[in-house]
Amino acid sequence: MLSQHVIDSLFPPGLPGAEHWERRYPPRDLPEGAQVTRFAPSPTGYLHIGGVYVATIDADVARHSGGRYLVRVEDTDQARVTEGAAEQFAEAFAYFSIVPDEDDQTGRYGPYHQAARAEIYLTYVRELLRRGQAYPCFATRQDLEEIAARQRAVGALPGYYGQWAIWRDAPPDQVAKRLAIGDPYVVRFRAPGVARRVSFTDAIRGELTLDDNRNDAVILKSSDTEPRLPTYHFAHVVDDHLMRVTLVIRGEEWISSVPLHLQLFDALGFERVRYAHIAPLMKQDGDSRKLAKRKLSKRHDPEASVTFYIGQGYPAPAVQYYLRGLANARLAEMPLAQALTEPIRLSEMGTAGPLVDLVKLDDICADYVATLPGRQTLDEVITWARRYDPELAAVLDTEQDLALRALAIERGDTPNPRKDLRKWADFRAVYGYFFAELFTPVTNPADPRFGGLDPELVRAVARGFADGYQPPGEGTEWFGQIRQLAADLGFAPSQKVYKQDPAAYPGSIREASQVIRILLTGTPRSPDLAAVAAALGTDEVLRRVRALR
RNA sequence: GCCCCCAUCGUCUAGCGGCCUAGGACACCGCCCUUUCAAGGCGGCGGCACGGGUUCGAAUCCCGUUGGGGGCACCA
Repeated sequence: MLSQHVIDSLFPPGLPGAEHWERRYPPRDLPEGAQVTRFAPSPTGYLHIGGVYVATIDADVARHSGGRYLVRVEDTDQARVTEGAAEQFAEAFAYFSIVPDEDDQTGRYGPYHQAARAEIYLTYVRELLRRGQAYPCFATRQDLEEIAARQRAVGALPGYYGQWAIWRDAPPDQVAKRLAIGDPYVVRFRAPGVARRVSFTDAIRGELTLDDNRNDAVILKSSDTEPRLPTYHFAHVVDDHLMRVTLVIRGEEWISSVPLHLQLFDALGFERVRYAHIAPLMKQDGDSRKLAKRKLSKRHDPEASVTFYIGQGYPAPAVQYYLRGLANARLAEMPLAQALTEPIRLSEMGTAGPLVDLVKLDDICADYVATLPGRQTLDEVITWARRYDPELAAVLDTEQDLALRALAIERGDTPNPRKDLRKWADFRAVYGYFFAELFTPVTNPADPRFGGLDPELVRAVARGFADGYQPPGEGTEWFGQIRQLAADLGFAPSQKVYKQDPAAYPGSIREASQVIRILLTGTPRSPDLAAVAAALGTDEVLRRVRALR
């Protein structure tokens, strides 16, 4: 074994011992059953919606158990750290109501960035080295590749273990010599390798049994890197112990690392944490003939990133509701307000990865927005537009009354409110035509939006409508003028009549009124035309109808 | 190559040995309502991956097959 002197010379002289950190981060004073959870994202400048999903569960479990939920940024891979990632996190956490209960300013268990905890890890690496439970390894990348190649050739299991672990039992004087020269080295954990199989209880999946870890995993990265940081495995164990985390909720890709983590907890003399491994959010791939699920990927799926949801202005409560319903089907059956406050139960979580269904999300969003008062909807749209559609924001700022009137149509006191707004980015397409500044008149009678109706007929409808125009008012039946006009031009008075003898008519009242709708709104979908005309005013109505050439 | 996880309508799922002729939601289709667009109402389409067991009885338990996902990094 390496001498104490050699080991200690590898570390800063004033490096504290383990007792120091234990005192600095005392066990938390929390009620019985309280869970301390943590969300641990990498600051790669890309927060995955799956991260929001996991964090939502973390936050919920902690809050409902009277515990704490914290976020620890896993920036031990300095090469992947991206500028602006912290801002993205902050924005997403605020947007989706998953702001951590403690951070660098308010928490006693920080720092909450691993790069700032380098000294802590060093203490525990030295600890393991002193006890012979870890050792320096000088194997280069090339050495490792050669080992792997030979393992493949012989059919041996890949990894750094047993006879393949060339530095595991190297003579101390040889190690000391390499150290003295200043050769770069990593520190590896000496896998105990007694049990063949290990079991543990996962809070979601129940008892899981797998092969015990036999690899001498790297716990401290190369001595030629600065700052000198640990790998995920080691940081996880040290941090979650010192932060007094009780329940680690993470993606299922970590299941196979649990044996290693358990060994590390034991080697360091730490109490083990409980684990809950979550199935990842999936994406449907391929066409309808050959369906396949795959993990939502940042490269191919825009909806994998939180910036997509925020940028499109998906209402946060609706997204939260959807995510919570994915976690616990029980919550998807409840009304939104209730589902947001009822607890997520780990034991009820599915173990297969759910597909993210944006169509379903749209439906939830439409239902949600329909319940909002017009004033609130407008405020949300304006807030969103200030950042993502400044032109719209400017218009809405000066035309608030008109916007409110537009939003009130068929939405106010109705038992069945219009469900045409799903996300704030929809506003321009769905309500933009109410604002003259945002509306482009339709001038071409052969425009495809008229559905292929004879251009001459389109002209006739427009001209007839404009010439005899009666603004909506008390006691007048506004739509009557369209009906009359349609009849004069030979349109069938109803769909039924039209269907009985399609050849006899150019179309029904439906096609005729659709011409007016397109002229007034530019879209085939709009609320009741009389209400639209009332909001627009006579001058604007005539301007739009007469724009047709 | 080795190990692990998973498997009910297209999708999310209910189901945890008899309440299942498998229930709901989204999507899709049809009808109704409607002088126009939506919304809404009603109805339809559609599933236990396959093969063996266990049992009086299996979507539910066991084994195998197939399929999908993940791990075996100085990435997390």
